[in-house]
Amino acid sequence: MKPRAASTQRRTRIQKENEEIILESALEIFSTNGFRGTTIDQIAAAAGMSKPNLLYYFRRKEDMHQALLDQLLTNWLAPLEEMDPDGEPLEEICKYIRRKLEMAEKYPRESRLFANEILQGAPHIKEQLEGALRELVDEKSMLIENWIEQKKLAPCDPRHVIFSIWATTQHYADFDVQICAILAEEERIKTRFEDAAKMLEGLYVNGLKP
Amino acid sequence: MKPRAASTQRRTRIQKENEEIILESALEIFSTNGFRGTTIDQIAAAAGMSKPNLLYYFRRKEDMHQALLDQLLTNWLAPLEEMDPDGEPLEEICKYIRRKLEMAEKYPRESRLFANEILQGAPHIKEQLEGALRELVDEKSMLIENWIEQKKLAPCDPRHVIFSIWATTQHYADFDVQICAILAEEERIKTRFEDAAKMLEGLYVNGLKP
DNA sequence: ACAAATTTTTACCAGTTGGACAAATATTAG
DNA sequence: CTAATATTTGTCCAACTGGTAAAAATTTGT
Repeated sequence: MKPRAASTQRRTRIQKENEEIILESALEIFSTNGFRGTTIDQIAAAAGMSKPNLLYYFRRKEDMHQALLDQLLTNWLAPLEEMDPDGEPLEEICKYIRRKLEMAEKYPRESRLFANEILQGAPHIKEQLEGALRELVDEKSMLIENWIEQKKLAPCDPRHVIFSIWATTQHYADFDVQICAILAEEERIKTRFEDAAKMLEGLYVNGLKP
Repeated sequence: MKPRAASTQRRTRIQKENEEIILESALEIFSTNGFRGTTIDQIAAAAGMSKPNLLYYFRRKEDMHQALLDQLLTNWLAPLEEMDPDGEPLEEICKYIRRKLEMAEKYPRESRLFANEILQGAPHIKEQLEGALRELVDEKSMLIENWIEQKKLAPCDPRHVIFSIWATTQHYADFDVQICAILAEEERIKTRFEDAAKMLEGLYVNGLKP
């Protein structure tokens, strides 16, 4: 009988194990080669199984891709959601930067998968961007505007501040090759995430101080 | 006789015209679909010629891609090169941000082509990154460090400052879909580059003020 | 242990794609 | 106008790729 990949109920031990292995491998390949750039064979090889066997779990290449993106978006929103209305504004922004930078360091493949999807015009997640993501950004933008009105932050366009934090932090995952090419020296490369955190916190604390 | 695509000498009128048309079309398709995601047929169609005809000018798909990347890198370095050692530090940084933002607005396809290449690990331009780009960044980093020593700028890691400017400005080209999905309202979308410029200049001027 | 269900393998296919080749056509130099 | 050269087209193909079908092997529930 055919398994239904997306359903949570009625999943065998083997099914759970293999789906996990497959998604892990798919993430690895998709994130470095893009959707069209990866072949099912590559994923199957990385997962240590034959192509038809893999297709037994995910009947189409796109199913794996979609599963990864769905999984991703939940984690992607989390750090911004955690921004606390009752916290100290500058502190909250620093925390957000730190969390995002940590994610770039720990989950660079997820970041690159996302970047690839957006670069191609976000065909698979446009609705979520215009839905959940937009609403969250709207909410947090209002929060930031309140902070500005309370003179706890310098006047600034909240949405673009959020964009700039996304850009600077994800850059360390998406453009890692370039960054390492430029830093060149071992020591600098080793400490690049610390160095980035320090620089960015300094920039935003001074830049947004009321 | 076969034409040599890369050579500048001995190029016919038709050759020049068609190579230009082809590269223009190739940029359009490559930048939205990625290298593996685009077919020669697509480029040929966009260029209004048959596939064999296109292959007469660029014998391999990769030749077009490489030609575009080579062309790109020159323009890519220009804005940073223009950073003037004799200018006012904060003003020079603002100017650099403005120039990069203008490029993101005017040449989003080039930016996306570059982003795609880096995301895939920069297989075709790694040497240039480690060569010309690194040297330029080293040079300008020393300049910024001098400015810091002269107390004309707040202490900061120059290389990471440069990275952050790349990230924030290119973000408006590479992640445009996401940005438009979030801004949502016509007016906000229309003014997104101005708004970004204002926000970023504020951030960097305050953030790097000594 | 045994039947039923699940998982894996083997063999296969049709569509796409990068690219080769030679014939046909157009352009240019003399 | 003609020969040489440059350009374009039509035809073809081998490799790759996403995906199918059914048999074989394995696991599981009882």
